[in-house]
Amino acid sequence: MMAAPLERCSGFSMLSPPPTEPEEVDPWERPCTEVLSGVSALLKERGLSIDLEALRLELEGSSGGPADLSVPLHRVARQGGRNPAELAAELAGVWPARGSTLSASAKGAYLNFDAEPATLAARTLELIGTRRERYGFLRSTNTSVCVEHTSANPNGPFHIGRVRNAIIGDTYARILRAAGYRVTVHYYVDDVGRQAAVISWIWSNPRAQWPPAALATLPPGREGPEAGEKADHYYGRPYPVVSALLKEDAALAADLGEYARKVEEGHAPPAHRELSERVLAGMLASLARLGIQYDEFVWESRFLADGSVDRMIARLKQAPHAVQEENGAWAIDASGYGLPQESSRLIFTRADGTSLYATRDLAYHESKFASFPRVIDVLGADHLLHSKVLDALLAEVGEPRRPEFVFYQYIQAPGGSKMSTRAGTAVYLDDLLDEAVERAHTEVLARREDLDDDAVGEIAEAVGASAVRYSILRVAPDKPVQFRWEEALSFEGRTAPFLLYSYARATTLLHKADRLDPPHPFEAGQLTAPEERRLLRALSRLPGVVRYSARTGHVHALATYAHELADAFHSCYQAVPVLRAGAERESRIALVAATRITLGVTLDLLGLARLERM
RNA sequence: GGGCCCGUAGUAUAGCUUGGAUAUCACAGAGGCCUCCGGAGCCUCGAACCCGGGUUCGAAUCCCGGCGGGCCCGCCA
Repeated sequence: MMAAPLERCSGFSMLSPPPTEPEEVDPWERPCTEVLSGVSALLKERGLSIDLEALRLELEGSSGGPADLSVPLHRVARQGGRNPAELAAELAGVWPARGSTLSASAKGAYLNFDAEPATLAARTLELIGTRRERYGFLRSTNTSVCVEHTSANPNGPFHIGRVRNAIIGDTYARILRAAGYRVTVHYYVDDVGRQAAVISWIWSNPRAQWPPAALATLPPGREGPEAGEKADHYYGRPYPVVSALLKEDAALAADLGEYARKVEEGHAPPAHRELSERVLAGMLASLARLGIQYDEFVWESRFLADGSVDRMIARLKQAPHAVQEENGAWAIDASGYGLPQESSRLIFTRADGTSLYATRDLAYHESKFASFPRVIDVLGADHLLHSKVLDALLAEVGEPRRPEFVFYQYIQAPGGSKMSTRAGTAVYLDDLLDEAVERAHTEVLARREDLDDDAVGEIAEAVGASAVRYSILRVAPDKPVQFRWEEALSFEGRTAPFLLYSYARATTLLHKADRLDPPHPFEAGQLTAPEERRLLRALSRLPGVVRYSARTGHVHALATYAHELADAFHSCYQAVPVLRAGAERESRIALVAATRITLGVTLDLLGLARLERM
């Protein structure tokens, strides 16, 4: 259900690289161009034609196979009445050796191409040496994109079900930047409407008037948060109980409705915004531990204050399918938009004339389109219908553009049930982080007796936070997952600490060689061990993975890649001596230095820590 | 009831958008590696595409129908 973002990122541009930025960004760019033009020419000579775009995608995706690049010939051969295997053999036989950096071979119906080991090594290490911290970054697209993510209501602390949004969104923003976009990250702060009013409404009432059940959520005899207690936790305490009571108690609900109406009309007491900000600050502090930050906080009330919601309502009333209900509410008859029957009437003003979430969100999106050609929203699966409603409303007001959506499924509580504060099944981000950092602390102490407390604490924080982030990132967003403590807190295998360890290992090795800063002299022909070749191939793939990840929104592809890279490094490290090597020493140091850069960039893109030691 | 998403070894996961070679990786299990630059590591082995149809030379991948799980169907957000 991932809506494929439009394909506007820079592809290989194999046939005509953009003249503005001629520099090479991907070691596979030229080999792919060579195969693409060479194979299509050979086929043409034989009266056969191949879909170049399909072949391009085939080549980009073929890096995981047994050959560096491979072209399946089943279809072309059949269409030309040829035997695929014979055709493959024939083409491999005539593949121009002169000037080609690739050797061709036939395996069944596949025409395979392999880079000479020395060529691959030279190309990859030289490119990494040139690009340095920009390796993995693609050419600029000169396109601005707005990524909205998290946007959780400021009504209590994050549980890990909600934080999947922030982690995916933040990572996608990083990847899009690497893919050449100018990215602005928005957090839409919902300070209008009934849900948003609950917290400030209850806290604005004297405690003596609180419903007993709400009062019971507070620690007795305390007037405010204790030292060390975060505002989101303290002020969020009554929220679940109060929101439940509102569903049962009509008088309470009416009271809140009146309060919410004042908020919408701009007459909110100062405490309303103040409380929202305090709770939000608590939430953001937790996200900051995960390395998540925002360029802009867009408060929903802004669109009421500046009149854009009113203007939007006026436009909607003029829309082709606008209708007024008997009680005065206005709606769009959206029967033609393919929405489920029940929701085909989209209310955009209540009977009392106040706006709804969808209406305000529409105004927000129009403001985004005024500044950004591309708009991306990261949304939970529960917002799928809302995204369709938004699309329909945009169409109704004549807006031709649409946001792109990245959806993710919720994380379920350990038992498999829904993560719910009220049911007590929620796992809080802060608790998870604290637990992870504590575990990391123990691990560091067990390994490093030489470090002082500050260093140990710093490393533990980085390891713990990275572990949490990666445990969520590594799974495809559209998979529903069940939270498991053992997995989130695991430090070996497919985890962040494994990645951080690789980076630290490479770093200390280079320190010992006194060669931390590349480029290093190397002779590509010396890097021929199978493990070295595997590592080189892994290194060479980063730009392609960034491109794929940016194009599809599959941020977990980068997480998978990171593990493959680290894995290749560990194998190589184990198999091939570096410092003790003879003639190959400098070349191997260059390989390790390139690995350190590539791993470092990958860790940055995933929002994981780079540790020099751990 | 209707719509959407997910279903891959004991557990967890990649591959699905673009059909193609022996289906990825980890944990757990069995066995091995400290003469070696960091053992949070490395090497070896066993084990999987929910079921049934269809399209195709070829289906984990596309289509249809089941089954199981999740989400949604509000003048909430």
